[in-house]
Amino acid sequence: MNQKRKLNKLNYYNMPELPEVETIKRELEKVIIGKRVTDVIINNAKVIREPKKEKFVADLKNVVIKKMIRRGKLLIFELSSGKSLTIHLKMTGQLIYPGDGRLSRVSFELSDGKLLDFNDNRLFGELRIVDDWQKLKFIKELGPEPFDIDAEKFKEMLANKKTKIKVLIMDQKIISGIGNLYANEALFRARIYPERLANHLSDKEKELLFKEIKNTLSEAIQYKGSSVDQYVQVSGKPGEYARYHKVYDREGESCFRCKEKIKRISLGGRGTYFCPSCQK
DNA sequence: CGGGGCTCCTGTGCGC
DNA sequence: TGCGCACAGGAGCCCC
Repeated sequence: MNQKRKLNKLNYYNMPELPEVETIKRELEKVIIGKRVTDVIINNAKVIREPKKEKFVADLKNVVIKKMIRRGKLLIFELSSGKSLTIHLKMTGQLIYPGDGRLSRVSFELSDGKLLDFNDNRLFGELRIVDDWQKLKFIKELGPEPFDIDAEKFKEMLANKKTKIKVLIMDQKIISGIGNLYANEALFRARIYPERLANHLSDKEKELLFKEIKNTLSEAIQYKGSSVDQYVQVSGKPGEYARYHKVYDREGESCFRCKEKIKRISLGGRGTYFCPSCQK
């Protein structure tokens, strides 16, 4: 059943997490920094969270994109006006350059005459223009990036948490950038069962998990992300990392380590994949 | 503090 | 063949 579903899939599925957003940032900054926004075409204003669409357009017209920054899964475009455009891709957001505007919710026309398309078929994405992105609630509450802390700090963060470990590492307020896919993969690699309570992990397990989170994320960045759902690179090409997934979306298939069948449970409403034999 | 459930939304894959 | 419906899921929010 799962096999069949995969075979029938014609498009690429999955939500952008840290590696996907980082890939988009690296590619996009090579081609849009220093360019001016000449026009903004809004095909669906739902994705514009602030300010109102007329002001959104006015705030962007004729400003230059100075710098791109990523914080967790959030992309930030610093503008010559001093304001910033922030984009959260959520589930199905895509940034395509050069775009053709056909599927876009919002297209930005740049001074080179080309379009930067924001596509998002589920309309969960969020575009904002803010005076100071550092004052955004999402940013202020965001936990540190896995690459910005050491194992000691990670252990400390888990110490008093009675939350299930998978739910905890997906909590952006605790640690930023990890979503469902990489949480599943990192736990498999660390051989930790996703429902274990964070404060019950041994120091060794915490250290291993921290290491595997960073390994998984950096490998995924190397391969330009995972295209299981709608994530694609800026060029429209899928990322290459999905072929290295060990558990995600592999329910009923054999574990690469022990041949046991991969199981799927639901944790916090999210599909959770693990090997019942290797993950304790 | 922790957990569960709902909301936003639409393509999809299923059952009938 | 086609209709209708459940499902997926990041993050915010509400309630127990």
